[in-house]
Amino acid sequence: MSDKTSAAGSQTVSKSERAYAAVKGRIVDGSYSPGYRLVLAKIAQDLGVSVVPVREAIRRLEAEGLVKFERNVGATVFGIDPTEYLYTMQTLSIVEGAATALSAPLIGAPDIARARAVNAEMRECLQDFDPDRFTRLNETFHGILFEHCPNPHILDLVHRGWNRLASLRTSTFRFVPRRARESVQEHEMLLRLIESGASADEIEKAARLHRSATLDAYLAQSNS
Amino acid sequence: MSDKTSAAGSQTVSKSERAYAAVKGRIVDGSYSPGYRLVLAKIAQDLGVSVVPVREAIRRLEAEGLVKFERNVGATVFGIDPTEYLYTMQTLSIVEGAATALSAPLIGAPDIARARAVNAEMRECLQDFDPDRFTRLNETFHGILFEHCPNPHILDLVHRGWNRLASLRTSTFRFVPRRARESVQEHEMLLRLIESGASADEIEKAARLHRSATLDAYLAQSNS
DNA sequence: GAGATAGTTTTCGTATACGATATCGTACTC
DNA sequence: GAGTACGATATCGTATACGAAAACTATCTC
Repeated sequence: MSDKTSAAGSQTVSKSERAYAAVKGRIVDGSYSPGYRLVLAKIAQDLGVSVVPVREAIRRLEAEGLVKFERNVGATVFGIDPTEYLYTMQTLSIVEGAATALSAPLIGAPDIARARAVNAEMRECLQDFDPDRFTRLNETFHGILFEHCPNPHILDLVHRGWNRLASLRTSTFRFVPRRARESVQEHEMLLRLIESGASADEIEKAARLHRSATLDAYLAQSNS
Repeated sequence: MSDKTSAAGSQTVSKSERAYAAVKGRIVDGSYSPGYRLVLAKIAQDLGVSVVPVREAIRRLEAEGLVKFERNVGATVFGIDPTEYLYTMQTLSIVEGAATALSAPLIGAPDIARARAVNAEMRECLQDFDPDRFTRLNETFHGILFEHCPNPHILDLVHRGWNRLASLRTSTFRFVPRRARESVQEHEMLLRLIESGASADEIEKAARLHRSATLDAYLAQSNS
């Protein structure tokens, strides 16, 4: 423990914070998959800290909905069953739609160009389809659209939604590759709407539908 | 400490949980007003527990946005300045609108009747205007409309929004009593929309506008 | 052989202790 | 008299320790 603070001159963030970031990171990147049992002592040991900061980190993740906590039993990574997926996507469709609409007036030509470039990459990605890469690009694309949202609360909700989805590795596009092609087209339509200065309502509706359609594609697939 | 578990046969919930409920309760009911400094040791003493469970509780409240936490400085009740109020109301208008729309098809005649009764009370409340009572009734009214929302995530977001508003005691209606009268009328219109089986889109828009209008009234007031 | 029970192990929940950090007050200097 | 440096105090951050609950295992009985 003493070696930690030697070179860089003492830690700049608390261990609790580090534990939070570490666990969250591993959930989002898939090292801890849904249902994974988060044993406090083990995590503490891995990070070289005591259990107390780890507990605090877990509590925060619990409040964010990434972790399920059961008294005297322990914490597990929140499993996303199909129902949860539905709820999360629906919620995301609403908050992301709103965020995108609020963000739209603040999106400049450079942003549009960047988004279009990302979408072009996605289009290329369609042959030799790589779901993971496609999903990452998709996140980047939408990030450009909603990141200017001036309301930090809404933005936070969008990020939390995306995190929840990230924690389940199984991108929709892996299941429903057909949807990827439509998605790219809808992206272009979204960009044109924004460019043309469409009303907030139109943009919100389009963004929401775009996500709902992905959800519907998933549902149609899983029911067949 | 040992006397606690004597009669009722051991605590049914953890101290951490109790601390969470206690602190949250005091924030929402106004005992701890915005900016209030939450000193861990003092709270722990008040509740008859050690600081560890209190810290966990505070962490959860932090993740919920009710508490602001600063490293090596401490926790304070999240102050809601006008900007925060705006953000919170805007977010609530979006998620509550969605929740109400999703809830609408599940609202039965008894619910409608109950809501109408509450609204009648609100109407009576208009003379001898009591802002606090009016605000409580208002919460009950909207609760009836959105509580059937089948998506628990969205419902949770709505509750969090209301909690945030509760933490600032100053109801809008105290500042803008004029708005109360309009509000009652809009409630009736909302009920008719739901009764008539209007489309989800219509209901969502109406519910959202209802809240936005309250926000606008507040803004108009504070700028004059 | 199947089910129940007692014992063992793991893991959690909380208290206490102590070092670290920020804040506040006081004295000292220019 | 104003500003700065130093010290005291309050409060936080984390480690360790120990009791309690749950989960697992092995044995015993029918």
